[in-house]
Amino acid sequence: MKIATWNVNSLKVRLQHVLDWLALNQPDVLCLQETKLQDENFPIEEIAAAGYQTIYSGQKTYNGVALLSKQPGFEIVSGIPDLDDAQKRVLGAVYGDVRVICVYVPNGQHVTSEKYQYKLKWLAALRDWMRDMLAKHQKLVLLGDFNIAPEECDVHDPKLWEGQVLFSVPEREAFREVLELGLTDSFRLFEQAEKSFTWWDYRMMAFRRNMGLRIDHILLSGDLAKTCTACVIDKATRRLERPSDHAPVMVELGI
DNA sequence: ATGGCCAAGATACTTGGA
Repeated sequence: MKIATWNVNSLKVRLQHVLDWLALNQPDVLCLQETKLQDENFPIEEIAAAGYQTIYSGQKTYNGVALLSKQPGFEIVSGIPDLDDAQKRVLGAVYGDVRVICVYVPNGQHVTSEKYQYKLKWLAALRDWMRDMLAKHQKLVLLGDFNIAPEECDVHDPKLWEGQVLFSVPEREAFREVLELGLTDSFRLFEQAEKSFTWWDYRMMAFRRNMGLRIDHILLSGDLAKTCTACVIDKATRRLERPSDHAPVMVELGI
């Protein structure tokens, strides 16, 4: 089973990239963030023609998450149950016996902003919810754009990013608390190239200079981590014409 | 030279992203 995540930064602009990527990589489930589409505008037909079913939760202009899959998903959940949040950032479904939860964690904007406080509150609610979900599901995948680089090796220049949003200590601590529930960062199960990132700023020729961050993650419950055979970042998408600023990440599970 | 972005919605700029 192959499960992937990709922040597409507008599915309208990136639809062809997604269709091409599905054809090439054949994931069983692809989780998207920042679709930026209202539900009535979701391109169901184009994705169906590529052999994928869709579950989506969108809004105008901002946010929006979707699940594309070869087989149908069940037990659909939208949003964190105990969090009053109008922003469409969470979507989950069960595929086979695997509980999949796709998240688009708030960016936070700046550590002094209200949006940063919202991010921390959001992450605490996610942690509490995941504690319940892990008790119910042996096989659980929590994946998406976390907007957090967990460790120094996940940042091109840790000194430059010290204390900044996406790398500040409280965010990294919140991420660690989620891991401590019993989740594993699949990327670190394997030997990886140094300076492996999933996001590069559109400015400053950041991709060419590999000035990136690893902020998109696939976290696995213990039962799934044992079966995981690979976790890869597909940097090739960042070289396409009009690329998303994020690259996809995909795990292969031996189930 | 160490930097010059991108998407959406409303207009020739603002907001948000990361």
